Amino acid sequence: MPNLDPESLLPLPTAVFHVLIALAGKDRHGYSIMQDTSARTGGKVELSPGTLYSAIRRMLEQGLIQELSENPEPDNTDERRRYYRLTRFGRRAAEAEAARLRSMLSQARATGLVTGRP
Amino acid sequence: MPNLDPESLLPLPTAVFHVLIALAGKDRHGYSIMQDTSARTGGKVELSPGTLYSAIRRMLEQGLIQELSENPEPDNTDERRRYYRLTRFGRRAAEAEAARLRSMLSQARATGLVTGRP
DNA sequence: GACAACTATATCGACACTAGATATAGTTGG
DNA sequence: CCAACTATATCTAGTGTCGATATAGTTGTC
Repeated sequence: MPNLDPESLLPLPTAVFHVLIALAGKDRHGYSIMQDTSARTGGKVELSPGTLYSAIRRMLEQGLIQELSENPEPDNTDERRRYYRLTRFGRRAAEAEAARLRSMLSQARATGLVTGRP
Repeated sequence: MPNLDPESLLPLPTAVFHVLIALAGKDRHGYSIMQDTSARTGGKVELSPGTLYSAIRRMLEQGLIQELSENPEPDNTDERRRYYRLTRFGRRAAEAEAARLRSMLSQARATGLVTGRP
């Protein structure tokens, strides 16, 4: 029952975009999303539990991600883990957000506010 | 008395980045910032008064912008207008935010979350 | 095998950001 | 004259983020 228009969710909260990036390559559980985000950003972005789990709850409600009913890593037996997967709608929302970010950068360059490549 | 480290202000709120873009080319008063933002984004971003004026207040406190003591457009006599100018610190903060946005886009591309150019 | 550190999820309160409504008042155009 | 527009400002409600706290299972090490 996801929202049909990704545009209506823009701008995506920073934490939400980081979760989408973390889930793009593979299905992950919450703690793995935290670790991946920290590693990917060289420690610059550390999602706190409050930020992460409230973002996950909202993203499930909005249909950006779904919770898996089965453990995709059967060799790991930690029953506490809850795995999440990106939905097609989540991917569309990420594309829309990326377009918005590109547009912001393009405008910042056009006015001479910032230098550098596209 | 501005904060010395622009990094500590990141991520900049969306409204703040739009105000910085609007002030990059020329000094403007609040209402002009609203109009410029609306025109630049093709009507996609409409800063509401609540958003704009609370952003301006914060940006003054943080030293991202300063209020001009003189009217830079002497041919216009509207005494209600209050003009603002980008500070060097504001420009540095914009550069830092732009770098952050580029990094987010780069990561989104690297994972295959989104397609398209840098 | 005791203990610390780490893994993992979850909730709470405080604070920050945004939108929309409301207020006030000067300016412009028909 | 009146409406629409210009211009700034405040308030409330809803959302997003952080840090603290809680709970509990797992791993490593001495």
